[in-house]
Amino acid sequence: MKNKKMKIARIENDLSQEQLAEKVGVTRQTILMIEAGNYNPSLNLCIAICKALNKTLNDLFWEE
Amino acid sequence: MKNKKMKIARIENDLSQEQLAEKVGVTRQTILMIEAGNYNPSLNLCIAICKALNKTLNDLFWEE
DNA sequence: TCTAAATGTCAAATATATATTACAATATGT
DNA sequence: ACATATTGTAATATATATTTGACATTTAGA
Repeated sequence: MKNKKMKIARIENDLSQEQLAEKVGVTRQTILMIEAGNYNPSLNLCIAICKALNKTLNDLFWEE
Repeated sequence: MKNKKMKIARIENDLSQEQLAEKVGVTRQTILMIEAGNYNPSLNLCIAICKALNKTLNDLFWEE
């Protein structure tokens, strides 16, 4: 399933996928696929994304 | 750094590394290395571990 | 002390996350 | 309508998570 929370948080921070990718140290495709879903990122990457977007793991990656 | 929170949660749930591994669908070594640290598990695995231990991502994998 | 369960360490093989590159599609402003 | 930024799609290559198996060490109970 798509990760809408992450996309929203990214837009809240006024970042394009490419800008977020650069900030986090990965490629744009990696960010793209995480937002698109059907992807299984590593914990370290999730944490880096959270910090770049001023969120926590639960905010962006925890369901229910 | 070691993941002490996960080890404690596992013991609280009266599970050996092997039992947790089986419950989560991975090998004992994977659990062992996550607890030992210097490891970068996938998000899906982290979520599965959290659910098996009745915790959230922030509980077990978020620092600060 | 003895035994078994649980934990730890190591090397090699396999599966999969991530990078790379290029191009298509959609949005946004002029 | 045009130009540009942004997002999406796809194929292949590389890095690394996870498996497998075998053995060493520690722990706890009888």
